[in-house]
Amino acid sequence: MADEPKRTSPTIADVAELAGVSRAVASRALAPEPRPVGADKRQRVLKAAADLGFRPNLLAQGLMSKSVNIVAVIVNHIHDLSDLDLFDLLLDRLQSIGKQVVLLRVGSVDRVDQFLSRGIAYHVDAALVFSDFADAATVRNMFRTDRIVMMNGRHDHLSAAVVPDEASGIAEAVADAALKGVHRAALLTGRATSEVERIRVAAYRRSFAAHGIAVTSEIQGDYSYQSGHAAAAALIAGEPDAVFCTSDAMAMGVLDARRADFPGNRPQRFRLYGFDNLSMTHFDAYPIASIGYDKATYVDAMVQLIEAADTPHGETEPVSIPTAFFPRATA
Amino acid sequence: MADEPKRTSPTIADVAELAGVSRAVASRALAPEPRPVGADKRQRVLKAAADLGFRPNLLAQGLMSKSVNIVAVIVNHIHDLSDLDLFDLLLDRLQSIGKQVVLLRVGSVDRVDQFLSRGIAYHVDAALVFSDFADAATVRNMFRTDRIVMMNGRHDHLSAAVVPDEASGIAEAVADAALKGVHRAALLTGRATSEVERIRVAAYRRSFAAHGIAVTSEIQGDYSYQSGHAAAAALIAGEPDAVFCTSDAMAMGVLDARRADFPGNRPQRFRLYGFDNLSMTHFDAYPIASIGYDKATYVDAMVQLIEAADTPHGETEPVSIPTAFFPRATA
DNA sequence: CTGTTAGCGCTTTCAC
DNA sequence: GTGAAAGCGCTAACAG
Repeated sequence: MADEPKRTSPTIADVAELAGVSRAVASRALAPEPRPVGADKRQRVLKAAADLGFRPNLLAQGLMSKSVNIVAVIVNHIHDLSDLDLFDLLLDRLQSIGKQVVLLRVGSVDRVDQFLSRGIAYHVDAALVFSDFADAATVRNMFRTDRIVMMNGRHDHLSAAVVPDEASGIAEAVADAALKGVHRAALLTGRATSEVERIRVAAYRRSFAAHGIAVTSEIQGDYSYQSGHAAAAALIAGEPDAVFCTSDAMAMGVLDARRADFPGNRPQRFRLYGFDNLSMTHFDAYPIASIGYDKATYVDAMVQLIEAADTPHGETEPVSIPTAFFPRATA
Repeated sequence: MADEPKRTSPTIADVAELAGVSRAVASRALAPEPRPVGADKRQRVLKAAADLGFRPNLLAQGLMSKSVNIVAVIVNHIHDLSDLDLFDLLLDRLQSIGKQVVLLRVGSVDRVDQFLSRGIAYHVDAALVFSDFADAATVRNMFRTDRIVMMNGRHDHLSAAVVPDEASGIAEAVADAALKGVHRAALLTGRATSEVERIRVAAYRRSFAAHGIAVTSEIQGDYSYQSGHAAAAALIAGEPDAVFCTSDAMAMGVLDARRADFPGNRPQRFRLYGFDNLSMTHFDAYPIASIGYDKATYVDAMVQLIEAADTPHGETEPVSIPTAFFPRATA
């Protein structure tokens, strides 16, 4: 692997010259889809390109086609445990369809515009929005593309969206609890600012009501282990038969704070239900019954929406991903 | 937030026309650094740009400047627990210096070239290499830029590099063990293919030798919880006084597999030392003594290298990040 | 099928 | 300080 001095890369003009054809022919021969070129010249061009180590300049290409091969993935942050299971998979899938990924960490809408103006992210082919910082209309104005896929629950009729059908999994979990004789439940929630969380909490309340389960207390955390740990005492103060948490990380915190109540990981004073179905619930220390969906299904839905040809406005129905209850020792 | 039909964006020519100046003047007025423009015209241009909602086309800009505001971050994958603590911070820092990040998930060198050719990643200003898929020379050939920062240990004299000085933290940990009377140790390692891991393991061996600690067994895992869990029995077969793992996740697996040996999280049959200083070692269930470095220091070093003006070849000394031992209950 | 010409949107000489 | 013109590397249009 010799380290040659990095000269300016050969252009298509160099290739054309070496092959003894015009730039247009070279361009056509090098195009991904077949274009009318004489077989002999095509070979000469291909060889010349290979010999020169020609790399098309995608900035120039993009200038014409108005499309770079990039999708933006917009997140609040990537430090939740549940993110690990998701983004690695997403990255893999996007790359496998030939897209490169610009990861944008966007907490608030302030300055985002200015930030985007300074980068090619503005020119992405599509944007996947996980961050709850903005609604679909705002996001559309931030990018040149209209191909927006919303995962934050703030979609509208113009934007594609993928939304886990959390209600079904939550119903299953609560039904499991009811079946086991749970009459009183405490609920630990996440940030109220998130639309997804709002819907999630509403689903719990509905399911509790459906089974005649009384809510002894509802406390707000922030999805983190620490917030679960801190809320544990208050949660069980009302002596619930079960504690439901809207994230596994919070459930882990609750479990640790009340380990004495789970001798041998069997619930004694109350049952514990998490959410996310983290891979860590397979760790011996945290056998937390959880609710989750198949990550591959979730990711595939997004990828499919990105690949889909532009759909006429109006026919964008949110794609729903089924969730299920995963029983484990704490339940 | 009205959803106007997305027309073709205004160009600098539109701005110039509206301001009643030439394109050249408009360009200069809009440049980030001050350029010679009459104060009055500058104001007119700025106003026109604002009125039109002008966004410079960064593809065109990049075509000229041969530089887009992007850095590539190349990883093997992002599903190790230790990745969470790192990449969120890295993303934040890079964005705060105005860079956008394209995240490349690259396991092997096969097809990478072809993949890069189809994306503007080839044109990045800098590349941060965490993945151990390639050495510095190979990476330099993959991108147009020479500004490569290697974190995978496979750097050479031409590439910048940031390397944790793991030996010092490892020495501290082993010294701690020796002080506590450890004479026999088992070692659980990661993939042998990684240069970083090779050096890490060598450091453990040296420290063991320095303290006269015998190695009862050395087993290879893959950094994962599962591999630690699986290796636990074999690790303690030789009745070591301590088990050292080159990742906290593996140590967590060992701990879970042998929880009976840690009543109340106090080591009984053997002490347990991890590596990475994961934030999860603050969870009650996994109070694992660990070795780690300050992530902010680590990330800042990379960012600084990216921002630094091109340094003449030859004076690229790897930046060393100090590591330290973090005692916890399992030790 | 092939070559010529004309741009994509921007910056940059280089005269004035 | 300002504008005309050239050109970054590529592809599309249009004659041949």
